[in-house]
Amino acid sequence: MNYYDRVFEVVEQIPFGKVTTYGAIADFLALGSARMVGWALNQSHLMGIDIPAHRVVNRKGELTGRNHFPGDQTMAKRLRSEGIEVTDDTVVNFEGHLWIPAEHLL
DNA sequence: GAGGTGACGTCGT
DNA sequence: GACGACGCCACCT
Repeated sequence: MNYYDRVFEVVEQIPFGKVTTYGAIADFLALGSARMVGWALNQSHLMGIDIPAHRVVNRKGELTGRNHFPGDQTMAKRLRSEGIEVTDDTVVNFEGHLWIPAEHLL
């Protein structure tokens, strides 16, 4: 079980209409670095694994990973379709939509 | 083996 | 509060 497989597991557990941060996942999995999460998601993208990576944002709620999705607004569109308001590549009421893995997963 | 890179985060100015 | 520098650690030259 590679660490990025566990990252995929966590991301798949994010409920509809919720978002989480790289840091929260890194802390939950004790990766030691939030960059690992982003890198794992990048791998998932390259590996063709379908996970809701659009629900993972940085600590400010910014869609920093949008450049890795096809198109410019793909990430924002998917979030809006889930009832999450996105303005200027940033999740509105980010803390209200925030979902912490450590508080919901074992 | 050394150096550079990256979907980040924290601390110091 | 905004910006820059550093730390982080797996992976790729």
